[in-house]
Formats: sequence, C-alpha cells, structure tokens
Amino acid sequence: MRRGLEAHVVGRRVDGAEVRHARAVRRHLGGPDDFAARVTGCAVLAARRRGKYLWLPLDSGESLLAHLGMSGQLLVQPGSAPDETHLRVRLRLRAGVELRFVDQRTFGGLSVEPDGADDVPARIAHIARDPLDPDFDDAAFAVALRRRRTGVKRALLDQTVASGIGNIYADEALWRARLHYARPTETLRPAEARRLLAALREVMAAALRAGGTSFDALYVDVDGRSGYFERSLAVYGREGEPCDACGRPLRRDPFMNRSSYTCPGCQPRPRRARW
DNA sequence: CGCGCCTCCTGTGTGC
DNA sequence: TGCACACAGGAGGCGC
Repeated sequence: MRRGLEAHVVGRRVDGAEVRHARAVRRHLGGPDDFAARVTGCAVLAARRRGKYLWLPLDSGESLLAHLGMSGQLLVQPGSAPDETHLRVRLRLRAGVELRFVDQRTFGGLSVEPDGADDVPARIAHIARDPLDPDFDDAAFAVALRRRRTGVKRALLDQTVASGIGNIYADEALWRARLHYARPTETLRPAEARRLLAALREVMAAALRAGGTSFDALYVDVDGRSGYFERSLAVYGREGEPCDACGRPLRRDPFMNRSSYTCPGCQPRPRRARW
C-alpha cells in the first residue's frame, strides 16, 4: 500500500477533499470540516509507514495519517469511476484522479496530525518500530518481551513492543518458532526470543513479497489488486488440516474473542500457561 | 502502572 | 425460506 502511494500520490497536490462518513475521521480532533480544510491545497511529500500506520507528510508541516483497521482501502481511482459502496473520504489529486478511502467496517480512519520526534506523527509516538525496520533494536525487543507478564502472543499483538504484527502473522511466526501462544513471556530464553524474531521477519518479508494477505476483495493495494500470501499460510485458518512439519491436525482455540491456530505437536501448550 | 476485557462496525456463513 | 447468531479483528478506553 505504501509503495503504491509512493508511486501514485507523492508529488501531487490535494485540490479538494470530501468526507462522506464522519466516523472515518473520528480521530481528527477538529472534525470533518477541519480535516478537509487541512488537507486541501497541500502537496504530498512522501509516503511513510510504521507498523500498521501509514502517513503522508504534507508541505504544510502536518501529515495525513491513515490506519486501515480491518477492512480499509486506499484506492487511486479515476474520478469517473463510480463511488464504491463504502467510500468514506475522497481526495481530489488533480484533474481526473482521486485518492479514495474505502472502509466497510470503519475500524480504520484518517486524520491530519502534527509531527513529533523522529519524523513520526506525535499521535503514534507510542507505536514501536516493526521488525523489518533497519533501526529495530533486537536486544531491546528481547528485554521488553521478558519484562511483560503475559502470554507471548498477547505481547506480539501489543504494538508498543513491536509493530505490524496482527493475528495472522503472530500465529504464523509462533508456528515457525515452535512456540505456543500461551507461553509466559518471562520464561522465554534468549535463543527462543531470537528464533521468534527471525520467524517474524521471515513471515513479514514473505508477506510483503507476496503483496499481503488477501482473503477476499477487501484486501487490495491502491490499484485494487489482491496479495497472495494467504496461499503460503502454514496454520492460520487451517483447522483440522495436517501440519506441514509433522502431519498432525492443526487446532483452533478461542483467544481474545478471536482465534489462535497451532500445531499440537510442534507447539505443545506449556505447563505454566498465560493467555 | 500494567494487564486484560470491552466496544466499535458490517458483511458473510452457518445452523436451526 | 428466513431468522438469529457467530465470526472476522485493530486499538483505545477504562476497570481492577
């Protein structure tokens, strides 16, 4: 998504903005009209990402911050294209081209934010670097993990420990690292923390190469194209199917009002479990 | 202060 | 056939 914005949006000026659903800009403190006023007339200088947040630094000194939530899309569309059913915000870039925020479930949203330290909007200063970031601190990650008093998957989903990891990539990385999701973080040995970090990087890099994980038409890039990483999933969504490593049937457990997928052979539940 | 539960939202699939 | 409900889940707020 970020690469698509870099190719199609960076260097353009926003000629106009239309907020069609106020909830899509609920994190913008000034409200929908202020949002539209703050993006209109601004040129887009870059396309940046930290974890699951994307932002476009503007020549006004502020940034247009986006989170896609579960179902959000940023689409570059000709203005002549019919409005999508769940079109929430329309930005007119130049004659005939629009950047559209489309979001069925409206968990995502846009806002205009002042910058903070490290060229990151102050609003997301609490979001850690993601494991593919060149400045990610491996040793600090291991320390932060061990300091937590919770299960390892809960810690992975906490974006202040490391970012960019959601339910799918957590399950895939834990399987590769042969760790159960309920393993207490404080019992992780240094070698296990290193194995987990390496697995996270493998999964995230492979998913990026594949263009992301697209279960249906909701998960697309700015051109509306799906990724194909779901074909490479080892455990997620594969309840009852044989484990690629040992052949035992994969299991699904309820976890935090969602699901965790594990191999009972490769990832035995720890005697002391936290979840 | 830190952990963990709850809520927001809508479309799809399933079971009765 | 139609209704009810489970499920998908990121993240912030808040209770303990």
